[in-house]
Amino acid sequence: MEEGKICNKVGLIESGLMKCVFHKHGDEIIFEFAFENNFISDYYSFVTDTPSAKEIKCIEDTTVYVITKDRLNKLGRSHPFIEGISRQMNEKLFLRMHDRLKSFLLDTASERYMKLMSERSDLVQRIPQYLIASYLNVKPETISRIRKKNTL
Amino acid sequence: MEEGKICNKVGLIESGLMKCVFHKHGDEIIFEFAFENNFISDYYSFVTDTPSAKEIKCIEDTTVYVITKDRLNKLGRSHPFIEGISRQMNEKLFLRMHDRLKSFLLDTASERYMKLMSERSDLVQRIPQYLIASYLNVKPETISRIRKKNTL
DNA sequence: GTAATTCGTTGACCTTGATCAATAAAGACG
DNA sequence: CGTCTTTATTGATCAAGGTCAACGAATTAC
Repeated sequence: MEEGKICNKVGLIESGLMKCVFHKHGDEIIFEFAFENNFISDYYSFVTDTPSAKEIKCIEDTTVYVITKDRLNKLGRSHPFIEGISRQMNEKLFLRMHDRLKSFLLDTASERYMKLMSERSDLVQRIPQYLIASYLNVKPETISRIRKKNTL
Repeated sequence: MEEGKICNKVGLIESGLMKCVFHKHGDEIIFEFAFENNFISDYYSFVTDTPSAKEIKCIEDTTVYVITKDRLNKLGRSHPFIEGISRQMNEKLFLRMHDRLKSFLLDTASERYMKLMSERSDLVQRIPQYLIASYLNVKPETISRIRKKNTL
């Protein structure tokens, strides 16, 4: 998935690890990670039919099953339960965005890192620190310093 | 709506202006504003059935129509179109959270203020500056300085 | 009309995290 | 094994925005 195109697909990751990023002055800012059994898409662009501000790339070798919006809509007509899934999906995404926003509103860099450590240790294990830094919207040096402080 | 209680209602504002806030060390951090024809709720608590981390208060004298979750569910059974509204609502809230998060990930305080000025001038007109500051997660002094720089 | 609040502005100084540069580990690969 | 490349750590310095305090303007209360 490239920046600037309207995202008209959703992927389901069978194996591997992907990232979805914004660009800011040429740096990547991580919007989200996704791995096995996660959906991956620029759902914002998908829903609004506007050009994507994000790019989606692999971090590890990855196998993804992709379905287009068209195909999904057709499926929806013959299998009405898909509407329900879609509602749940919207809800889940809302909750996720909300949590992340809340963390930016209320927590310091250090608190965000600590929470990520305890709540998503799977991610922190698997993903290099400089990507974690980007996800928390801080520089890798800052993560390094936070770690130092909290192991003294 | 008080912090700590599970939010099991949604309000529709007929007239007036409300705010929904987090608390951080005794200060209010504005999560959102809502006015005429807007829904107001701690939808996060509503959906997850967990105690609210927010408080909802009036900024102006306000008239609100309130419906409980129970009542809404019952209505949903007799009027299936409500399921559709609920999906749209989730979607809209996702998009809103996304935009706000994106702004925190990519923009400076000054850029966030400028965007708010151009995109939500209705709010900026109507709401005292110190509340706008809180919504943008900066101090009132900072808004004051941003304004100064941009009128010189 | 004057006092008392409340909100916005300004200045001096401080803190958090960014930037830049150097170095150290840790993997990848011949 | 040693070399090359990528990631992590550390130090020195800088900038954005926060904090604290003073002052003004505007609104409300009496």
